[in-house]
Amino acid sequence: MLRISKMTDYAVVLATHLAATSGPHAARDLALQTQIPEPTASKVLKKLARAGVVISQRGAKGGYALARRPEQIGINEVIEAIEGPIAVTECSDETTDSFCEYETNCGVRANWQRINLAVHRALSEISLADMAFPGTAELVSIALSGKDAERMRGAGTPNNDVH
Amino acid sequence: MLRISKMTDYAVVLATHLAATSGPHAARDLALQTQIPEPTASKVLKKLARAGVVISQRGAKGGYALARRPEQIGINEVIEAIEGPIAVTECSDETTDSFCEYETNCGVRANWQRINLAVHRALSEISLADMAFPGTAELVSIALSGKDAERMRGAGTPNNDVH
DNA sequence: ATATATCGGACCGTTTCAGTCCCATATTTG
DNA sequence: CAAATATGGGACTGAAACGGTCCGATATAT
Repeated sequence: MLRISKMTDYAVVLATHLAATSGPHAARDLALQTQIPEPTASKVLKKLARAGVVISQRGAKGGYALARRPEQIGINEVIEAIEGPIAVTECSDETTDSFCEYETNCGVRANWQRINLAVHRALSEISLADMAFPGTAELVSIALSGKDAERMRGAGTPNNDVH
Repeated sequence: MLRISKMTDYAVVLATHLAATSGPHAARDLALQTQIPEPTASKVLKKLARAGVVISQRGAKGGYALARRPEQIGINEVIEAIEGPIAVTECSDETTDSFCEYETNCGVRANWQRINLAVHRALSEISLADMAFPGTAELVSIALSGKDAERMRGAGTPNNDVH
């Protein structure tokens, strides 16, 4: 079930990259830095912009930047920006209330909702700051709120212990 | 992302129905009772059997029954029986370690794993008994644990968790 | 005015999904 | 033994979604 589409993976990578570097970036730069094909990266960034995860600046010297601070953006926002609202079974689609005469089926449906809630919560508890700087989220993200983000990226995260 | 396929939905409905009724059921009966097209239901049941969620009896008077008691089967088993092991990004595929030169990408990957763990745990904490009898899981499932379900599970062995 | 860069959607090849069908195999029954 | 029943394992197909590309329109800085 938990099949992460490529597009969603790209979105997370791009958003994480934005969180790690700060400042406006053109789609082309981001594509190069993340090794994602340029048109595809552009498409993903558009969706992120429309969902309010990033803000965009058109025209010369334009580009993308995070809409909020990294620690205030949950991964669920990034994921839902690409895949749309978390969809369950099509029984939860209100338009077709066709064959819910069997109470077992609708008991099932109620539990699907519970499952989704749990998943949604798990995702929203992981911020872009966690993704960009695992382990030292607060410290680093505060540190790079200024201009020296690029040196930060070049030096790498000092102590990223993945578990 | 959390896109539940129709097949998986069927699997949950069928498994829940088995949990609610007990005893062996032919695929055709289950299909009728759950309003699922018969060939499709059969296909789903086969997968559930191969995954060890249900046990099957071939030949005349054959059919399907749960492999274990409803409260001992997690929803994650049913889901994974249909959709295969929980897949993340294809970066976790070991065969192609292509472009993980950028540490941000692999930081992302490590976090995907964390997300999946959370989801997996949330799913495994919901049993088929919860699905079949929400609120009164223990009582009811104990009440129907006897009967002809034992016959299918193997007449002589009193407490087999075979799969 | 011109260069830059996003916005919006069209387009297309490939893959996956949902569903059906067939034959082999196993088991019960007469 | 033979016939009837019911699952096992795939093959097959039409429809939909996915991944990726491209183009014209629009907005902005120089």
